[in-house]
Amino acid sequence: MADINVTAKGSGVAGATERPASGGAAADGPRTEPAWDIIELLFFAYRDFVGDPDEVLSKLGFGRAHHRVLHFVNRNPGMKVADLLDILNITKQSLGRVLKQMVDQGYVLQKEGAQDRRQRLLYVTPKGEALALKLAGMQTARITRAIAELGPAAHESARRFLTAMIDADDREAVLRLIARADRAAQPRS
Amino acid sequence: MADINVTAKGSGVAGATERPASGGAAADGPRTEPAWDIIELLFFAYRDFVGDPDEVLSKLGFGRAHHRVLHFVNRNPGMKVADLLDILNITKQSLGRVLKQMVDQGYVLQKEGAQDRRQRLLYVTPKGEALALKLAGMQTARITRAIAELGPAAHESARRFLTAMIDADDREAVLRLIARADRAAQPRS
DNA sequence: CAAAATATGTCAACATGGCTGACATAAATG
DNA sequence: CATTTATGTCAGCCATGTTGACATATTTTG
Repeated sequence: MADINVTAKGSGVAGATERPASGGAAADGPRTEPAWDIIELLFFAYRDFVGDPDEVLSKLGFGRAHHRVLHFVNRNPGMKVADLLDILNITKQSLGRVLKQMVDQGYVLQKEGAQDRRQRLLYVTPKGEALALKLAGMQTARITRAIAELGPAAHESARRFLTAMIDADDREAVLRLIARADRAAQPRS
Repeated sequence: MADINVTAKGSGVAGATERPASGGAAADGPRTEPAWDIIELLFFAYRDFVGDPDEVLSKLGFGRAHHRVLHFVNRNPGMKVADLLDILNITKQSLGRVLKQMVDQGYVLQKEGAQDRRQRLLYVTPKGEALALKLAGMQTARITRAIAELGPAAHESARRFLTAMIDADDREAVLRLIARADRAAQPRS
């Protein structure tokens, strides 16, 4: 995707690759030297990570927003609209637009809650599940390839790194979400 | 950021957490079982990773697009507009809008190329550098905190994982970009 | 040199997916 | 019964992506 080939006029002076923390006092500015490598790698890795699904989705007239909805509904069948809003962190109006399209086109369906009939519990249809799995498959292929290159320990270390990058407050909830979804989803065959 | 607390009606049946690769034949569908954990952790980690800068930027009337421009110009002073377009992978019209604002507001400046006078080489102003470093500082704080939790080896393993997640074609170019920028940028004090 | 290619900018129109504010409805809850 | 809750919806705004067409200056090439 695109040739990256910058011709910046580097002051060829080189040398100071190791610049271990500035000598400044304690204030609110940046304390340590920026972790440019991780910052940029994360940018490019994420760009490619979502790039594969994006292509497929755009052929269906969908965008990344649809992907997120489909993903989480597939992973958490029967979830409430409010739950989805919390996860995606968008307004109900934004969600509504996207959700309506996916319902209309038969990827997602809504069932009235049994206990609380105000709720519209969300489920993917078989068609929706197929798409969700296709997209997840593309991302998994990338992940699997990466881990294969690095050795099996890479999975665990990636998992831990990514977890540690999440806001401490949310971390627990995210892990619970993942664990619960693992249990709940796909009562297959 | 938001309470995540899904009340999906999991078929409490649990058990099959280890579902090692589907038994299907060889087709074009998803081969291995989706790596749900990494997929979702990456989603949440990236969300928080860009969240801190987003807050600061929005107070300045800027968005994520401005951040990307500022970041790469700061890291690659003197880069050509075309280079930036290649990295960001957007159209010149999209870039133009954002770039114009940053130039007008004194974060970025453009100089005519010395050899090729058609080029408008991009530089951050001191004001631009300050903002770039502030944003990078926030992201670095998160990264540093994460790595501190995991031990020093985490930096290298994160770097390798993220690199492996990048499209193989681009990987070399990205690494070169990072390495060159490390050399070129900030001829400080 | 004249013609073509290149680097950049710009105008206009459009799509997506965020946002706010206001309001509607149905159901649960005190 | 009054209130709160869960959800939906209308209307409009903003940011940031897109395409297509075209302009301008400069370099490169036949």
